[in-house]
Amino acid sequence: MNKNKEVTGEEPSGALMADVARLAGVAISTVSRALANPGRVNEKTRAKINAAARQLGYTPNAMARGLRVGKSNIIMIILPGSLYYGASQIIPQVLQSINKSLIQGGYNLMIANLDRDEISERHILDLAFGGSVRGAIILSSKLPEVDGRSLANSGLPIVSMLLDMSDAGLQSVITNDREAVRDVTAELIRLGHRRFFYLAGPEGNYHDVERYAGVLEALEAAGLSEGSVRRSGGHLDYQHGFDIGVQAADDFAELTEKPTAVIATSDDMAISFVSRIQRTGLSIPGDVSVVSFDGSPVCEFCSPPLSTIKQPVEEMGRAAVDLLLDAIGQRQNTAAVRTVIRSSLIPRESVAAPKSCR
Amino acid sequence: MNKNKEVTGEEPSGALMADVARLAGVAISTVSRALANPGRVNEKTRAKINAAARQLGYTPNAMARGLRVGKSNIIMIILPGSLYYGASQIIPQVLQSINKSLIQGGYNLMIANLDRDEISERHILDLAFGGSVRGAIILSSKLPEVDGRSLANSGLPIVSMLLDMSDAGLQSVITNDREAVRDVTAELIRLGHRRFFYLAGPEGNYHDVERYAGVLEALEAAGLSEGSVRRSGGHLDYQHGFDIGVQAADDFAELTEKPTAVIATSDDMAISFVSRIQRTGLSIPGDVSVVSFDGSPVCEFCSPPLSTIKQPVEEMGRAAVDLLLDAIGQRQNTAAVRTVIRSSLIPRESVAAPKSCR
DNA sequence: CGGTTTTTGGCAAACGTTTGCAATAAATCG
DNA sequence: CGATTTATTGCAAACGTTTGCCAAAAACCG
Repeated sequence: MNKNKEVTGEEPSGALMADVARLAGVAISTVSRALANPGRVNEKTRAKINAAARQLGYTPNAMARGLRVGKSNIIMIILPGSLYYGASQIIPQVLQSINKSLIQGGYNLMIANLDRDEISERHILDLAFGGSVRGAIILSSKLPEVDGRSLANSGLPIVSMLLDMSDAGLQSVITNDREAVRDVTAELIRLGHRRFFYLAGPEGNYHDVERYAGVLEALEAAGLSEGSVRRSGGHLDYQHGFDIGVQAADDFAELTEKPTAVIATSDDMAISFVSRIQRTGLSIPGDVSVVSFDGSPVCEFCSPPLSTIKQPVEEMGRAAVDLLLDAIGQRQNTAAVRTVIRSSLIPRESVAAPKSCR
Repeated sequence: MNKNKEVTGEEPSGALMADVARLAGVAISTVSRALANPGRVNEKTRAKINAAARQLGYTPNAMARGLRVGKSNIIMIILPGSLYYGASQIIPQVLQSINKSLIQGGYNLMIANLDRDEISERHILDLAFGGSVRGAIILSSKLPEVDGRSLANSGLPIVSMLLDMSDAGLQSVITNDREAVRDVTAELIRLGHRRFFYLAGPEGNYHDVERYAGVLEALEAAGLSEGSVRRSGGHLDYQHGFDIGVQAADDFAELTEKPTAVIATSDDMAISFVSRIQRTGLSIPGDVSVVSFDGSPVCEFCSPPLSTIKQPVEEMGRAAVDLLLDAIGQRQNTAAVRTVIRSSLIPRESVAAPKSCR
């Protein structure tokens, strides 16, 4: 220890590598090697050192290490905004899955932002350029960029999740939104539905584009015109799913020729939509079938239980971390590519054949 | 830059303080002072330095700074386990609120764990003793502790949230669970309810103890016996709220003399309970009134909309961060104390007077 | 204008690791 | 048994900041 500590004994801050070295009667560098490098030091001295370290309760200083080796073991996650939606747990689930994988790999997860205002952007870039983080997982289509600095040229390995950003040169782990919606729409058509109501996410959003495209593909395949589907919403973010559903119910009420099937692009929308629509005396699935996206557990306990397309968040998280860790490990960056993990429909009582077919 | 960079120009890693100093024609130390210390350097040189820094896109290296000053700007949050429950968003909301406050204070949030197994414990302690973090917010009653090291004597400022740990010497930010439940129970009694059904969290859990005590207090105050309430559950964690509710519905079905009011200790429990109970032909609130805890937004869209006690997560998060930052700022640790923030009931259609009173 | 205070800026030593290089000891070989 | 290799350890220089201390310059004062 350094002089003053001897005097006062004040600092409760842990033992240093130097202390371990002294106790074990070896040089500081030997301790370093013993603790990290396997095989580089004699087994007997290693044992001595380990004993000393344990005795002192030694914990290596992460910042000193990070500074020396020029890299941290922190991965940051860049969120599209809020952490939570109405009832859907997509983002928390992603976080959980990512964090689990990261910890196994010896990394730590840091939340970079919970907003996309300028102060957050700056914050993210400080993290990236300040050497604090080793890589990033991004859940947003907008790469942080403010006065000259952009995450794109930070040199950090970045993996995109949920959104396909392979165009921007990012490894992307996504689910087959379009296909999943196409299939479910096809199934609705098979049941006899001909008029659809689509609850949209924010206009232009990747998910919305993909999912709506899925609907259209199914219609086309069945020889139905694009006019068979009415869109509602499009101006609010997914975070406001409940509001979208409520608004959509109003829109729905005004339609003269009611659609018989509703495709909601998030469970939140479906939940509030159903709630409102039931209040007007319509029954699900008697009058209207409803299917939505996300696979929130709560859907099972709605009345009626809601059919929903479950996003494979768990697997996506794992895959994203794997890709990121690969990128960190290797020097060369592999060509940007999409990893697609399949969503799966959880069929429940909210969908049935339309009345006309029964 | 150092020699090799000149040659290859390879490293995309950012400019150093030395580079800024050179460009501005001053010493490194002046740059440091200009960027951090206000007033310690002439306004003109400061301007020059700022210009140089901006031009180079300079971002200070956080680890070097942290090493030198002996402290990081990272706060870790220790979770009780999973990040998400069924439909309740308590933990994500807490996270969001905390992170927001932290960022405003110039700190970063790191998720320390998503589990409480040994590897996670060790991980948490490594963070604490490795100088990586500056403080901790804990959402669990169990302080991490493994082979000799304990978070308790890490010297880190720690604030507990949701759980009262003032006994253990921790500043605690909590809500008035007991009082809130007492009040709502009293209100149910006032409406005429005399037989209650209580859906419990894990036996011995702080929240469960408090909330159940609240029920009993209200009963006693009304001169009702402890036998007026039946407990269900008690062996599962809040994370399995849906399962608890389902199980409770089974229990309920077997009761000969049905309670007329149900007090669930989480929204998840209430949601699945209601779903199942309705399936047996009972109506809410006709046959049974239901009130729960958490204030999940989704409750508004259940059928019927659920009365729920809203936890003031937002305020609690702010308060916790304030306390933590205070503790970091000051040298002396203030006496452990509880900060109580009031929950508030959101009354909805799931509670009414019992049939006998109408 | 000489002397005293106040600003301002530079030097160099930390902070706690890792790691290239060199030195020593031990082992192997011809 | 001397020479060469190999295993083990130590020395000291990094990593990029901050900051105590000192010197130079500027400002102020009588």
